[in-house]
Amino acid sequence: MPAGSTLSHEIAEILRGEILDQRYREGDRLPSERAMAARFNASRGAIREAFSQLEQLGIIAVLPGGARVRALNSASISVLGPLMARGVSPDLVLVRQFLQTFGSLAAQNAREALICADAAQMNCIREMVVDLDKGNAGFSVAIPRWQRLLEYLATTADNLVIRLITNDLKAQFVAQMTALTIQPQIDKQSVAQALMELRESVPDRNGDRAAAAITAFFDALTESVVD
Amino acid sequence: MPAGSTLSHEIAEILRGEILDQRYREGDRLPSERAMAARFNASRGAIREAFSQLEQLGIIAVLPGGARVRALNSASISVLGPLMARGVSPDLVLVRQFLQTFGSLAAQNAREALICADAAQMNCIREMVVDLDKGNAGFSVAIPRWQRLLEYLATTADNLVIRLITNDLKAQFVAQMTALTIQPQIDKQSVAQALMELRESVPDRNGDRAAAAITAFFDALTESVVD
DNA sequence: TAACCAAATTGGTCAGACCAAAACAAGTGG
DNA sequence: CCACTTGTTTTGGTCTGACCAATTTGGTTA
Repeated sequence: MPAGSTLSHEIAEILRGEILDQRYREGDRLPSERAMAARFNASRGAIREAFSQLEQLGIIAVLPGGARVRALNSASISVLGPLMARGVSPDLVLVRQFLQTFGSLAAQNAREALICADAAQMNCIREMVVDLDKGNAGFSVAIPRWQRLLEYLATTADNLVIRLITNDLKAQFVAQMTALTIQPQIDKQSVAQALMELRESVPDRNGDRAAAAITAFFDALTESVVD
Repeated sequence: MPAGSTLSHEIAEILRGEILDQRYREGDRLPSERAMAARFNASRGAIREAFSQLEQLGIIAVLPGGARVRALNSASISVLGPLMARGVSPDLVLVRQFLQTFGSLAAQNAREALICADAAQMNCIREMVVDLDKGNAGFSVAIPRWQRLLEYLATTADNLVIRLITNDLKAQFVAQMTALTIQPQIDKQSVAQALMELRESVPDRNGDRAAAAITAFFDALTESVVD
């Protein structure tokens, strides 16, 4: 039985897994709340709360007459984590899509950041980019630096839409990252190339070029992880 | 009282509005479930279901001892719609962020679509792009064509992560679009330029260039809407 | 002032009940 | 044999009232 702080969360977790595993087909009617209550040895209230969570996830629609399974395409981002965790190892296709999407949003953050940053922020960005180049550091050192830079760009751009999306993405992804124990062999040449572009684009406030550099970095990262 | 199919949804809607309106500050404890039940003349069960929805929205954390208001930054995308609808007219800053983000994701779709499309799909894309250029059509005719193209690119790219995100974004945005009654005066020159880039990039399967073209289109669209 | 302890409060769950709407089954008419 | 109507059953939505464990709170003591 999956861990979870409360009964209703545990039940929701189990049912979510079963639905994502296609144990119920799209459009199917779920067993009634009363039947579920009997199955889980719980009260109908607990089941209702679990159903409420699944409804918010967008994977079921609960309406008078019965709860029905919705299409995966109409679900919320929050199903991505469980979806990736279905198999023994994260789905590589999904991981690739994940990284690419994340990269696009990070690139957009960079574009906007270079447009709206004030002098102090520009200085800060420049420093962080220079730092990235230092010491020819390994994967475990470079990644946190990139994370800091991306986070700072996000703060500077201050795009709430992207912020909310990446919140959800991170929440879904980091939980699965531990399953990826591999040490990605990242293409250092591509990264160096992207870094150079980034370094040159910052002083010019060339948002488009910086975005392209970020995209290139994520392309390299994606290729290294998916192998 | 806001419309809503069920009592708990109505209550959740009201409380969501109050929280987004900062009637409760971040970290504050919400009134207890029993107090809420008294206020809304409802049972505790209904309140609990409403709280459960707000928790899934990421705007409150309900834990033993009381429910607390969370930071907006940690919320889910689904708050964007209500957030934009707070004032009499949609927040222009938010609309701009919205369009820019949507554009980034569409651009990423285009990039991936041009990589993985088969011959038939490539043909289809090429046709749609050519169609876009036809007839020098007005805003009301051109937009649906763009939508069809973007949708087809999304289908071709088949990126579930982006699909789920744009689902949420659309669900939040289209509800507010009706409030934007203005007929945007789009910069035809920029659009024509973007269109040309797109037309040229498709035969070469130049994903990066196509993405740039899509981005340029959304830049023009954003500027026209925000005025 | 600080640490500590007991009472009040809070969320989590359960049980049983009622209602209106939807689903279902059976019977009816074509 | 099919289509339609009817009546029964099931289902979700809500309410009441209760119990437990954990937290919060406030007063007391060192």
